[in-house]
Amino acid sequence: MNKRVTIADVARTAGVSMMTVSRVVNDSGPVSESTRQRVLLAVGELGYRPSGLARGLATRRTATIGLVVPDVANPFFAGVAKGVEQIAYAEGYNVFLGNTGEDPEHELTLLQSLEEKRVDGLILCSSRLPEADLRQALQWHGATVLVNRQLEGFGAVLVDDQRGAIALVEHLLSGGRRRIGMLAGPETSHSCRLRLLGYDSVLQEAGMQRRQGWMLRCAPDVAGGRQGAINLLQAYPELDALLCFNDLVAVGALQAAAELGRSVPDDLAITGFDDIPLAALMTPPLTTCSVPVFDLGDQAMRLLLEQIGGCDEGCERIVLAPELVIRGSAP
Amino acid sequence: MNKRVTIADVARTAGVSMMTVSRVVNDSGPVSESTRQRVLLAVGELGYRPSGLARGLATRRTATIGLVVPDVANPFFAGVAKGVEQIAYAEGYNVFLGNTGEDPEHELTLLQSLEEKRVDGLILCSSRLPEADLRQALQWHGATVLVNRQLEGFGAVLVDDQRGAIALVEHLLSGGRRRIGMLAGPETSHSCRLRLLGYDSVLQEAGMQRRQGWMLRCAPDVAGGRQGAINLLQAYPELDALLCFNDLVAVGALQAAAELGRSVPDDLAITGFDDIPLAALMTPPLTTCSVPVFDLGDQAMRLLLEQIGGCDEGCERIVLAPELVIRGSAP
DNA sequence: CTGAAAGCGCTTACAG
DNA sequence: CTGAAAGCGCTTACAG
Repeated sequence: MNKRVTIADVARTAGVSMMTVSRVVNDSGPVSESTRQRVLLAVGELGYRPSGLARGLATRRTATIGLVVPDVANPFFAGVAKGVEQIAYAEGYNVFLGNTGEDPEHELTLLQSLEEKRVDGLILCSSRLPEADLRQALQWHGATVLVNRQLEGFGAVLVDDQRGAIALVEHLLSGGRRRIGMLAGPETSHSCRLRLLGYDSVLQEAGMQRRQGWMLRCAPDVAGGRQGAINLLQAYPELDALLCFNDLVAVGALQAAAELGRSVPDDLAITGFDDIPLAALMTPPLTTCSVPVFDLGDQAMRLLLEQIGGCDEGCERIVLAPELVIRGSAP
Repeated sequence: MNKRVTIADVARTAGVSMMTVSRVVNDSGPVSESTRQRVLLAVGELGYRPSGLARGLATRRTATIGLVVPDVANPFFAGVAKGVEQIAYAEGYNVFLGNTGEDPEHELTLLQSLEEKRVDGLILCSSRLPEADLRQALQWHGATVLVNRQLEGFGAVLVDDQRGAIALVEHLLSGGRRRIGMLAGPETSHSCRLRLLGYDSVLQEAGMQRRQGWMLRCAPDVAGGRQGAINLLQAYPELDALLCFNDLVAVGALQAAAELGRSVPDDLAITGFDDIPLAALMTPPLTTCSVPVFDLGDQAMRLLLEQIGGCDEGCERIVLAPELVIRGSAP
């Protein structure tokens, strides 16, 4: 590989100063048309490509943001990533993707490495960090938008998880279900806490005791859901409905139900959360709560851009309302 | 936001030179234990975090790679991304994710911006660029690994697409299907070209003419597959099997079949490609070709690391064999 | 409209 | 074991 061509090379062959080259490349400051042409010619000839590193060092802006998610293989986060990337691209930003694999330590390390890369902003989805750790990690960063998690002082794009869970449970009750179990997600999940709250509140309001063992946690993916459902249903065969943490878990529960010979929805109702594309395609299709994933990413990126731009409104909280979607798994 | 602490600040408070701070931070070169402790203390006290920009400028290595895919929302690419990210993380690299949305221009711009960011390496998945453009874009970059596409002189991790398609079509023939249509992907897809080749070769060998209209292209996602299948099946109701470009398209075809009142597999067999998690969960479950997506990403990243490390073997081609997975949609 | 100087925050040789 | 100087490739004030 040849030596890289630098701004000095361009300046030399165009017979101008580096300053002038910089001016035409960035379109900053006035340059006479003839000079501009000469510089542009040299740029093309040499195949000059400015170094983002050097530029970033000088300007303190890198045109780079970080996006951290627990699991890209979950269509929910893939959707968010797609939304973020699209706006980022349109605005000239590159995005670092970090996948924590649900591991808080991994998350922490990622946050630190992104800060060392001097990202202009950070979008952190469904952080699994305890509040103290989260706060500390975020203080390294400048502009930050949280998704699916709130923390005082930080901009966030949220889904009203509690309301979603309430709608789901009320729907199950109105369908005559009385023994509703819950396959919850990780304890570290903020969304999960809120959904549990919703679940409990409806049961309490209906004057129904929540039986101790009816709530079980599992890994928030299909395999976790399947295993969780098997355990829960074997221990409590009397359950007539399963409120699942998300659609992936619900899909696993659907599998488990089939394996255990429980018929859905007659014998057992199952609900998910998120309404990932997969949800509508199951047999039976999943009753769930629809969350506009693409918008989540889109809005998060816009909010972040406002913050980066120095706008104070960048710290607002945007709450998207989830929408009950009734399908065959819990009609 | 306070002024950032720099290596000079650390040096000052520790009472040593910047050089010494650099030595302990990077664990390069000898430093006396007592000095090391003093520096470490200052680092902790000030919360010093070295600038990757400055370091990158000086060392010409950024510990950063680029990953470019057509669509992260496709579980296939999400799986690849997960594989890449995992190895990258373990090796101390951050990864830029670029989503082209199947748009070649977007892809080109992305490739250029990644080069400006001075990534140490690039993993390009299923490039939709014509060979000439691709070559030119890649010459900007150093280490490069292609996934799902080959180009002389470049390392690649591939799936034997042709063989996969052959296995699928032979399976359909052995199941008694004689009028096999194909829902192909974008013309820009290298994989698609190879799968088409496989499809044609089997038909030819079986002495069957491939009817002109039986091949139709569609967007490589669920919506595209649904629409494509509707168009194809309405024009050629005599088709008794549909070889789909990938699982997403096959899922769309499954929907279309239901809408058109065609029963799968009795009246119409449908096959996919990739074996994304979704495939096994459909009703009927999808017959498809299994591609180890996570391994694709994993291997690509390992190959890239070899190249970055200067190993000449980094240019080898790894070909993964797809595996026929027979399920209900084409038993 | 154009340029010379200093600086962004590190590391690479070179000395000692 | 430790440090002073120069350089990585840009841009930001300041002059002219």
